[in-house]
Amino acid sequence: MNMEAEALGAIGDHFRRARLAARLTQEQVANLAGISRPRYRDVETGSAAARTTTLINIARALGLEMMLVPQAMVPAIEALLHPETEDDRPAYSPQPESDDDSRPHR
Amino acid sequence: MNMEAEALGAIGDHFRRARLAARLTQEQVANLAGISRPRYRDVETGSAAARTTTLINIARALGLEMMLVPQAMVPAIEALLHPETEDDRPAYSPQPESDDDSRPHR
DNA sequence: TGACAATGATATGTTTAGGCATCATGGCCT
DNA sequence: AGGCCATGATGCCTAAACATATCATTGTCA
Repeated sequence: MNMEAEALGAIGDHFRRARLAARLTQEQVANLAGISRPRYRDVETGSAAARTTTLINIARALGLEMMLVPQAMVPAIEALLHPETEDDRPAYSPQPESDDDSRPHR
Repeated sequence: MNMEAEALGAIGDHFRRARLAARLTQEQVANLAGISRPRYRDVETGSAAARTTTLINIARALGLEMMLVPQAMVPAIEALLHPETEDDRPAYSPQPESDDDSRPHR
């Protein structure tokens, strides 16, 4: 349950870097995303888990897009995003995730 | 404000396809993601906007990963994901998004 | 035919994202 | 010094994401 906080913090950091790179204030991004400044601040500091629609709106305000991709494709996409850097986790990147569970699988 | 509903529906469809491909029931995915079945159903049908943490948990339960990527990179990533299919929107894919606004940009 | 599994759907209650208003702090001006 | 701007951080309130329980529908299989 605490690994979720890490994910939120990573996303917040990502947003913050994108915002500063775009030279926007928290208030401007909040307005673009249709939320209040205090709320956007909570998202950026990782102290709140925004709704999916809000996440998408913030991302787009910052020139980003939210995507769902197969875990196996993540490394290839990472390589595409930052060409010659070797290891550079995108923050909210996946844990190995030991996915064992009850699967009757029919 | 209604374009958000489309995005949610697209995400829900994406989840549903991934779930069926993995031969999992709604209840199994819900358990893996740590939410109730009725809630997962709402997400899958696009009638509810899950929180960011929940979105990540569901995605991982289905072998997917949530990523935030520059909008300019989306086409390249799409091409990477489905090699020779030509048009196949990932559902929540971006609107052209006329991003004009007040930017004092100092 | 009945039993079971999966999904759709509804109702009630709790938790939290979200808005709005407000104040404090720190930096940068002229 | 004072004033402005961006950010951090409260408080109270509403809306919506959650849980839990329950019932109906559909399909499959013995």
